[in-house]
Amino acid sequence: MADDEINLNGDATVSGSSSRKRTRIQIRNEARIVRAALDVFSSNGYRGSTVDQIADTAGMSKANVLYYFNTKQDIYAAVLARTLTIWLDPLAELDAEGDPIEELWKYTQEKLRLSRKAPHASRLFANEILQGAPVIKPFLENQLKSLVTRKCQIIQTWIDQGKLAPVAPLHLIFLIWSSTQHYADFAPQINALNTEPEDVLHEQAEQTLKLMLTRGLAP
Amino acid sequence: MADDEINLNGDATVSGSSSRKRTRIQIRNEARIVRAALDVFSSNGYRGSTVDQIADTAGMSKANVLYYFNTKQDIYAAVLARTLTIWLDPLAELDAEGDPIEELWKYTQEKLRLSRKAPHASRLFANEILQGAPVIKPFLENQLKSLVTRKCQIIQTWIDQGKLAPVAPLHLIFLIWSSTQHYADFAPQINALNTEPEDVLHEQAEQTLKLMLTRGLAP
DNA sequence: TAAATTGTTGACCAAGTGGTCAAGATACGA
DNA sequence: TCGTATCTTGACCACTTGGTCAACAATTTA
Repeated sequence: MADDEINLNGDATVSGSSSRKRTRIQIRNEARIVRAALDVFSSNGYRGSTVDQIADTAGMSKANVLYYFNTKQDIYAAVLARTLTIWLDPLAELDAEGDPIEELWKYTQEKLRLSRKAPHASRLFANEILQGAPVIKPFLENQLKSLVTRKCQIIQTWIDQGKLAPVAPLHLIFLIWSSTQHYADFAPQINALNTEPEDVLHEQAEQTLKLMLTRGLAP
Repeated sequence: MADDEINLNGDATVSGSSSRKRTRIQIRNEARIVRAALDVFSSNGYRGSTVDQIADTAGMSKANVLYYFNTKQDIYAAVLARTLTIWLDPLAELDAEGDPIEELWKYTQEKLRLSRKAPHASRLFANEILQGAPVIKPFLENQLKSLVTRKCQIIQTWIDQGKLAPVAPLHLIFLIWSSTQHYADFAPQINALNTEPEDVLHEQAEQTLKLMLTRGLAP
């Protein structure tokens, strides 16, 4: 909360600065910590998580965790940094040369798959953004913005060519993001309302989204 | 975290149990506290908020806040209880007699309006559900589930009558919820990506959602 | 106006938490 | 095998935070 602006490079700094090459043990333990931290942070948020929890989950002492990452914020930044790539990769795949509706549906499908396969990552971001995105705001304003702007231009071109209904590209992206991530972020609500078995649930989600998207986007 | 299961009746318990009628001062101060708490909880989450912050925002001492609500959890439960109604009212309006697409679009529009007018409420719920809905889970499983089931039946009837595309009703509701609440819950991300003035942004959001919904749902 | 009830707060406490440190254990190159 | 660098941890500290309490102020009631 207090100090914003954490640098997002996922480097762990074992004592001094990042000069020597990483030991085998370092690599193993840093990975352990980051994995544990994703678990803990995604289900409790930043403030709700304690270094002790992370240490327990990672199976080591708190002091040892703080040996690999100097502060709790460092751990948090590292987790975010390592998850960002996974989370945004699919959008980069959107291909201007492909069939518009097919491309957009493929993207949606991939996001839906990720929501199911990596709900932790989704919740980590949801938490971070809900708290005002203190850490990843710079990332959102630079890398993400640049990527999204590029993809919006592609979508706009498709529309101009009459291959797509005249939606606002940015809002189409928002629609895809929200409707897919919802299944990860709001899981407790979904579980409270859903009576179908899990695979049926996701089958229905996919069917409904596909129908709404393909029909909604048809020119 | 630790103890789940807080009762959700929004009663403040000044000292003893809830017997005597509420004083003028009680009503005023409880309202102040709840208003302040909505502010604080919605932007910091439960764990990230302190009673001191709430007291400051409400303009009184911490001890006094704890005089009206015995514990931090009580404040939280009260805020949730008083916000739940506002949040769910619109769905109840969905009218089986009206024109299906028009009814669903009216509902979507109302949710969009709420996201803009009461983003705090939206974020409060998002936070609560992200943390596993420890407090409102019973509510989700009872009142909300019953309401949603009823509305799903209406939508299913519409579909059976050929007035609506064959979507899964529950997932249509999820789509409406997610795509509208997104504008409140993920505001920092949206602001990082959007370049238009605020009213244009919402105009575009509405246009895009309307287009996708009406075309996607047409039989 | 006097008594009783209600409202208000500073001072305080116990528990939890982020982070430090010294001292010992382990791995590793020569 | 020895010496050095790396790894690990219990004990500890400063600070935050939820909650209590006694004492005092304001308000209502008779």
